[in-house]
Amino acid sequence: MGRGDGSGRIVSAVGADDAGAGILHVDMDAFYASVEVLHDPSLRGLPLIIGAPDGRSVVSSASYEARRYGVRSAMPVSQALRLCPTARIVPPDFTRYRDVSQQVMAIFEQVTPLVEPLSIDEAFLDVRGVRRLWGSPAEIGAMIRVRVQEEVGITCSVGAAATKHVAKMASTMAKPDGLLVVAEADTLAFLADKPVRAMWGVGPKTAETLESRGIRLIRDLRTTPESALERAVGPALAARLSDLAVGRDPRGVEPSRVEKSVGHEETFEVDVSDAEVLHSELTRLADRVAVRLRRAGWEAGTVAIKIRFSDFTTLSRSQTLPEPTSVGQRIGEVARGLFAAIERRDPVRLVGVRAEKLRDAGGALGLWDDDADWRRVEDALDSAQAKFGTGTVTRARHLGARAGRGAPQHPRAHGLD
DNA sequence: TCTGGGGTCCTCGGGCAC
DNA sequence: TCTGGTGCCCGAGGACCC
Repeated sequence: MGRGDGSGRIVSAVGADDAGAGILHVDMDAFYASVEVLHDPSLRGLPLIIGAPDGRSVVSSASYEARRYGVRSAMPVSQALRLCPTARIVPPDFTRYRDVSQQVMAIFEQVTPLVEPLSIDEAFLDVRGVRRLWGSPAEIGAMIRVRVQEEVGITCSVGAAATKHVAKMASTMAKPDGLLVVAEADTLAFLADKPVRAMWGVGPKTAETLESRGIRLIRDLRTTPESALERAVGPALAARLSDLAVGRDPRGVEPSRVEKSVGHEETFEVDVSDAEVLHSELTRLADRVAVRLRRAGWEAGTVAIKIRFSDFTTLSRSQTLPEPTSVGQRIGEVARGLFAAIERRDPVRLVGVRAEKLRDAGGALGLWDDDADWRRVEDALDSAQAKFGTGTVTRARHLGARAGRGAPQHPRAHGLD
């Protein structure tokens, strides 16, 4: 696989066999770090860590210069700094990342209407129908890399294959700034000697389970009896892995995907035991969720909360509502009720509120409701701060200040959500 | 060493209806 | 009326992705 430090770059020749490789996976290289360099060219060539400089934050992205020191995404920032003490810490600016993401996605949509964004920095493209317009998949992949570089100013890596799974693996191997084409006829050979943990959907736990049974390479999956695989990872995952191992992946590129839930969660800078502080935080998160629901024209059928205690054990509780709602007060009421029913009273590290089972409420509501909700967010912060001082309840303000925005503003003012 | 935030999907167990 | 089997829904938790 492509090595995390960027030293494993691959670029397939333009004339490479690309028969049947009609699905492209395009992935931006070290996206957040690249966008920060675009914004401030003096950062070019420096080891960069994108993440909040607080004690409890983790690395959101790192430049390849930082990755050479062993810095990786999701690593605590404190640990990353020990590995690379000279790294520059840059707080993330999601508004900026969204803007650049839109420019890149616009290029993809000029190439083919069949674009499935997978996250802010990657997408699948089905290019089988645009061959006459733009050429073979390898040519289209090469063209996209040039256009993204010239028109946006960052680099990306492209995998081209017959299925989404293989295209995704190919782009990962090609990184950074590479292109890897796997012709349909080469799929089985391509997969055979790759480790199971390189598969999309196999994380550390599943990999450990498989490896403990001697299943280390994808070819090992092909010779493992289905019943043994089922016992190890359950029937659904067993069936999927068996298919993927022989290059079968029926998933098509789906341009329109519907969100199934929206939520917010926040980790306190210091663990909190005070029930009133926790209640005001649940209220604030519920209001943020409600604002998003109404702006999208949705109602929630279920409200869920997530509580993480100081020892990192995590509980979730949820409740289906008699009537779907997008009202912050109602969501907050349910969230606080769910929290009250939890008996454990250890210090809390994180709280979260999520709206699930979304349904269309018949159009987004107007400015008045958003403003009323946001005023309630402000009021809750003010009253909590008056009561408890400038502790954890002011975290929203810290976040705003860290991102260079000062005190909290109306969501629309800085593109929040 | 000490673990973010926003999501999706799957499994498992309990309750309930038939 | 009671019991067991089956299927479905719901809630909780885990794994995974970026």
